[in-house]
Amino acid sequence: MSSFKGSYEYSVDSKGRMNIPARLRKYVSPDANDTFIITRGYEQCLSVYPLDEWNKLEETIRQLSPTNPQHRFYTRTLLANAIESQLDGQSRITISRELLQLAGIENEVLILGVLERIEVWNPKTYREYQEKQPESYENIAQTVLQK
Amino acid sequence: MSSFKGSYEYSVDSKGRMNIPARLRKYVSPDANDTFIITRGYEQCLSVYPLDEWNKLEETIRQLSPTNPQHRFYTRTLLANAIESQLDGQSRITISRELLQLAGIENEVLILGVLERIEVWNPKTYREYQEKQPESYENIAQTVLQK
DNA sequence: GCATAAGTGGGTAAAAGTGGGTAGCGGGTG
DNA sequence: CACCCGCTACCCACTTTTACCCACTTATGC
Repeated sequence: MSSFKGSYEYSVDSKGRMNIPARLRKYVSPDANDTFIITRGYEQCLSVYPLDEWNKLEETIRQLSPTNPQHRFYTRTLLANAIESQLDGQSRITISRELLQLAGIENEVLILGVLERIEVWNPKTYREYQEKQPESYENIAQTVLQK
Repeated sequence: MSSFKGSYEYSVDSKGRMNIPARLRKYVSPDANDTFIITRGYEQCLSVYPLDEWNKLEETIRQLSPTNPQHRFYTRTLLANAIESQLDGQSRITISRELLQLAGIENEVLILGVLERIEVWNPKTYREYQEKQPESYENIAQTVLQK
């Protein structure tokens, strides 16, 4: 069971290559075959899934109704933005220009480990996202955990 | 298990030829024998199926009732617009003038990988389709996935 | 403090994508 | 029936992108 955690400030080079932090690589299952799926995440970031985790997600998409317009829209958006990338000799993935643009990423990125996925943010965007929360961490925790 | 994903801006030349992106070709089963069926898709786009996937679809159509007028209409529309095309030496398929016109495609196309099929859009049409959605991607995801 | 691993950057051969020419086939017409 | 025209499939040539390799710098751990 992979379980990503931590945050890392890394860089994306002019060819769109980004290193996967060694601390995160540790948790990637050999089943993933060094392959990652990068797609659009929620709130202007990118989500990176190891292949085995992605396959689970894809299984739920396949259950959706192909005749329901909302389901179609969701499936299209998720898949249209997805690209597959295998680690190169230096443990990097290549992110397409379109996805980088979608997340507003230039050179610097903030990489977050979030359980079964890795999120890639423009650091500035992430800071703004945090500041935009109307409630404090403590209050949200109370709502979410309900204990 | 083929599983198309990703979006690609490609071109259709004056002869109606369109390259199948290498990233998508990877997932095409050898059973398809480099043959694709192109037909009318949902929401003003074209759907391209590798032969083996098309055969599965055709099997479900065969189950429909030939005495039900709605079934007849669906079957006719799907089949009347379907053409078969085999890859040429440069991995391209040829799309008929009629189908291109149906989808409002001129030179530029947006090719989407959507699980078992490939969709071909006029890029402008696709953008309008996205903008027409009443709900945000995040909200639709919440509805669709119900978690 | 040194050895090794991790992260970054760039060059190059191969693959992918695009465009055009031409021969052969089939359909239509005089 | 012969000829002409247009369409298609195949071939070739060119440009752009990608993937792989190597080299260097920085960080980590013993």
